[in-house]
Amino acid sequence: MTVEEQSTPENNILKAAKEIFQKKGMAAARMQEIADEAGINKAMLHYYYRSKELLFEAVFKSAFHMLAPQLNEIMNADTSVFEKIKNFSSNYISFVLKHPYLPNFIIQELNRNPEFVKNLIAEKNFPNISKFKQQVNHKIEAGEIRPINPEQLFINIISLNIFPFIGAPLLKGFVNINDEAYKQLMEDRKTEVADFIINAIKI
Amino acid sequence: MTVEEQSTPENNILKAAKEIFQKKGMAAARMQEIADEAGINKAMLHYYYRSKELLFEAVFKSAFHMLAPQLNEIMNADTSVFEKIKNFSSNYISFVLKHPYLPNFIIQELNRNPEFVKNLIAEKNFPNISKFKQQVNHKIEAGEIRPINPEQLFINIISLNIFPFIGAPLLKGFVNINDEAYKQLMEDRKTEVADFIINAIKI
DNA sequence: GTCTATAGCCAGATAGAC
DNA sequence: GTCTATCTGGCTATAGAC
Repeated sequence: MTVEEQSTPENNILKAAKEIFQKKGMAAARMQEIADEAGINKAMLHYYYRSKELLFEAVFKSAFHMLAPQLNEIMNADTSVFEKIKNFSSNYISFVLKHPYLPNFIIQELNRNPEFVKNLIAEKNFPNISKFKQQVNHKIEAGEIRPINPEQLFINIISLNIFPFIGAPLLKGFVNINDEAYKQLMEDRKTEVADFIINAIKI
Repeated sequence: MTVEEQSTPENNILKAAKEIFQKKGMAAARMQEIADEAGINKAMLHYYYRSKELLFEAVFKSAFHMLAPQLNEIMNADTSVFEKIKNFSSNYISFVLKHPYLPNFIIQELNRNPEFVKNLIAEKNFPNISKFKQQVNHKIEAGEIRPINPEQLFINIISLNIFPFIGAPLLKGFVNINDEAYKQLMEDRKTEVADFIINAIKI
C-alpha cells in the first residue's frame, strides 16, 4: 500500500479535494463541497491544509505527479522511437480513460498560472525529451524517417493523445455522436494514434 | 464596419468582458474588473446585460461564432481533402496567434457545462463534417489514401491544430524553450501540420 | 443613461467548547 | 482532533439621486 492509498485524514481530504477541484477548477470549487465529499467538517480542511490555496496546491502536485513521470519513463526508456510512440499512446490513453478530469485540470490551471511550470521543472523526474530528440535526429540522418523537427514531432504526439480528452464535449458535437460511441473512438485510438504518427514519419 | 466593431456601450462592455472572461474563466472573473476594463461603472454592466451569467453567455456565443463558422466554411468548401487540411491548418493557426485566449476559453467552459453544446448544435452554421467524411471515404475507395476512420482523421486534424495553443504552458516546459522560440514553432506549424497529416494518410 | 451607496448573500477562515 | 457557531470580507445585484 503506497503512501497515497493510506486512509489517513490527510489522504481522505486530498482524495475528496481532487474530485471537486478537478471537476470545477480552483475558483468554482467550494470548501463545503470538499468537506461533504470527504465526509468531514469544513473546519477540518483548514486544520489539515490551512487554506484553500494550500489544499489546491497539494491537489495539483499530486495530480501532476500521477502523469508526468509516466511520460518521462517512456521517453527515456531504452527503446526505439517507434516503440516510444506506441507505448506512450497506449499507456496514456488507458490511464486517462480511468482519470478523465485529470488532463483538463492540469492544462487549465497551468493556463491560469503559467509561471507555476517553473516550480515543476525544478523537480526531479520532470519530463526531459533530450534523449528522444537525439534518437529522432539519428533516425533522420540514417534515412529511416522523414526530416522533421523533433520538437514538432513531440508536440504532435502529445496533441494527438491529450486533446481528444480535453476537447471531448466539442468533438462530440462536431462528430455528432453520443458518449458511448465517443468512448469507443478513444479505445480505438490506443493503436490508431501510433499508427498515424508512424505513417507520417516513416519513409 | 461590422456590428461587432461599432462603439456602442453594449459592444464596449462585450469587448472588455471577453478580455476578462477569456483570461480568468467565468468563476474567477469579477464584474468590477470588467467595468474597469470597459472604463465604466459596475452598475452599467447590469443595466445592459442584467446579470453576470447573461453577460457571460453573450461573450461565449460571440467567441464561439468567431471560430466555428471558419471550420464549417472550410470543411464544406468545394475543394479536395488535402486542400481542406492545408487551408484549415493555415487559417486556424493564423487566427489563434491573434486571439490566444480564445480556444482555451471555449474548451474550458464547455467542459464545465457539457450540455451547452446542445444549444450550439441547434444553430445554423454549426460545423458539419458529413461532406468531409464522404470525401475521405471516396479517396480511400479510390486507393488514393490509406484506410482510416474519417472521424479519427478529423479528430487528428483538430487536435494537431488546437492543442499546441491550449497546452502551451505545459509544452513550453517539456520542450524547454522560451516564449519567443515557442511562437516560432507555432508559425512553422502553419505548414508543418498539414504536411504531417498528408504524409500520414497518402499512399 | 449614468452614477453612488448599499443591500444581501455567500464563502473562507477562525474561535472556542468538547 | 473534531465539532458548532460565528466573524469578516468580498462579490453580485439593486435602489435611488441626478
